[in-house]
Amino acid sequence: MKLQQLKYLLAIVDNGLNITAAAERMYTSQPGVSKQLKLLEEELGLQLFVRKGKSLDGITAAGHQVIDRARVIMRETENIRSLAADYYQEEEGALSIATTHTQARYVLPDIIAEFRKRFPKIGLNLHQGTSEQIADMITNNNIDFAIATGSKDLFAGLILVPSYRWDRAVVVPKGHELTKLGRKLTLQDLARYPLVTYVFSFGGQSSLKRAFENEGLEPDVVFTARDADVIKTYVRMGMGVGIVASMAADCADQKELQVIGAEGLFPRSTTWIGFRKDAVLRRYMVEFVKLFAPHVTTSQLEEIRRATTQDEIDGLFEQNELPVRGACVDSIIEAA
Amino acid sequence: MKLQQLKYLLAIVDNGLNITAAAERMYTSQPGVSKQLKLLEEELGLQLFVRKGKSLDGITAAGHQVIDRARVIMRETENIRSLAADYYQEEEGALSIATTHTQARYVLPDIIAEFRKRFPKIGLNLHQGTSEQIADMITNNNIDFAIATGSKDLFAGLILVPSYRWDRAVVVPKGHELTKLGRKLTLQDLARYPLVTYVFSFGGQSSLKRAFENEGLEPDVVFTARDADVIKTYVRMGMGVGIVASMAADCADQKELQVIGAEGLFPRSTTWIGFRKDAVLRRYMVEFVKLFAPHVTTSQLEEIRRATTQDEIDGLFEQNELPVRGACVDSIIEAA
DNA sequence: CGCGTTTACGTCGTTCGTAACGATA
DNA sequence: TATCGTTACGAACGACGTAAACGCG
Repeated sequence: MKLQQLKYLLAIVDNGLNITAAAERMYTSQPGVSKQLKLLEEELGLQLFVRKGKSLDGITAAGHQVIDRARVIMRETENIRSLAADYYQEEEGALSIATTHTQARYVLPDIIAEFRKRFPKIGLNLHQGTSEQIADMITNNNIDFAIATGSKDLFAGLILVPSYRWDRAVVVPKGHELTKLGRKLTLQDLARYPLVTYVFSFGGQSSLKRAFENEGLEPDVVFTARDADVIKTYVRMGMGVGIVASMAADCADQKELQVIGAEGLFPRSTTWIGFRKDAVLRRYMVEFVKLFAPHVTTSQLEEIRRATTQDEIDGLFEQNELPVRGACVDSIIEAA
Repeated sequence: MKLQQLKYLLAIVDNGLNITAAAERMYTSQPGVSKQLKLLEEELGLQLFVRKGKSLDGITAAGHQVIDRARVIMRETENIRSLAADYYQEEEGALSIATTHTQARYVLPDIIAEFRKRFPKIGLNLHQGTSEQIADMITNNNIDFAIATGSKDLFAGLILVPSYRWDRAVVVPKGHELTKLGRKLTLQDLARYPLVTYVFSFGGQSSLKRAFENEGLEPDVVFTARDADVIKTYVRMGMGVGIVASMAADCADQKELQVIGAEGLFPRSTTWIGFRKDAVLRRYMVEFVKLFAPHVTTSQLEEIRRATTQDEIDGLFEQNELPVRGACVDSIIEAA
């Protein structure tokens, strides 16, 4: 058994059981990959793939087990290389982050700008997706960090560092009736208008629906989208009242939109940054965590890494110690 | 990075940083090992060992980290080989067990006899040691199962399957005063005699001392040994009253010794069989667990493997469902 | 006939073992 | 001088790439 054979095996799996594609991805010849797979199967004495003629048509039960183990092995070799690199190439490397649109568009820009200033030679890869896709990416691809909100159960096996909390904000076209209430917004107010908000697959988002239900209200959601930019576009078109994460309520929107704070109407959400428990964090990665969650101290991070359960980690942070990110303050219409 | 380089690296570590010894253990030439180590260090760009002249004199901080990762990798390659072997060589393989003297001498013989009957081609390796040594063996050497009593904290990272419970038995020379009590034995009775028992490092053994203390008694322990055979030998010599695990009270001892049951005097101990959470269990290994802990069903074993915490596993077994192993019944002097 | 895999074969790099050398106590 | 590690070198092996054949849709 050779590391390369395992690497090729995973490449084949990750390229839809297409050996040719796998070979290209590995920058090598197709017969080479084919042969190594054959050698591996011969050495182990079992078929890893189901053949259909000459093509690979599926993965055998044994194959799945071997593949899982091979992934662990390749991850550990990566870890060894990482920690080696950390000893002599402090400033070089790459950082791959998987996250949702809201983070990528509204939260990360400032943080990444600062990060680039400190580590100009580190390559950055930003991957976007739903919570499910993010969970998939961090287990199968080489992603260093996942950043998401709620849905902790999707990310078992990761260490999740609670980073900040946020409320929803209500976005309306300039001069909308709701801006003239003269009192604090209520759910009843919102229920009277057609609503535009996130699709529910998004993390703790069903908590929005539940908030209405708790008051016996049936919200009239006319449109859902995955990201706040789309939502705001439709709000501008007068399609309805938008409910977005408050970070997405940008000062730049002020020309056409107005933002009404919605603190207290919906439960506060907590966004965390997560990484694999068995991953080696290079120094610049630790720095990134600290940029994203500045309230975390070095000693806390060490405690976190020693922790065995997620509850233990959450226990390290008083909920109300976490910073709260708000909307662009200029644009908020406060309660009377 | 090659698997062989990592294998050699571990061999060097496991042979006291002696490359020559490592090479012999690997059935290869010494220069080969030396060279592969050098290549590995060059590729990683760091020193894994502290040199003193040409000799290896210690492990660097980076080295420790690499070694830990390398162990994971080698374990996973073993796992792949194991599960491959399980698919085509059901009947061949080896089983390594690390356990204490009591298990090896009094409990395992019957089980191993039965196991050999079913799997005559499986090689058996029985390793003996203290709890600490067993914990060490199962993390560093290639041990499949640990069998021990109490001391669960030493074995974090293992899955421990509670297997049976047992009480202590009191062993005295034939005709000893204690055999003529005509009533149930008490701790007060025992405290009046010099005692011979296990050294306290042995698992939950300090519970013995505590049992006396709870009644305000100071036991007069004149002699401690690691195994019951030694203890019984000294009891035969008249050195004192022996307290041993009831399994160790053998019918064969009846010529010179008498056994007095001591149920209720000391807390019951639970013996478990443990294996690495990340290990692949070959079919014969699963059968071994079932022989050792017959109350465990196949579906329970699957649940156990899915469990994430030891408490979860313990919850699967009602304490009083576990079988209790007793002394040789013929030899027990019951209470009047 | 195109797509994808396997077979065949020549080349090149790597590993391994032997032998000689170097350093250390 | 015995022990342990490194260097040197030739032989064997293994991986890789090109070219060609095969099987399938």
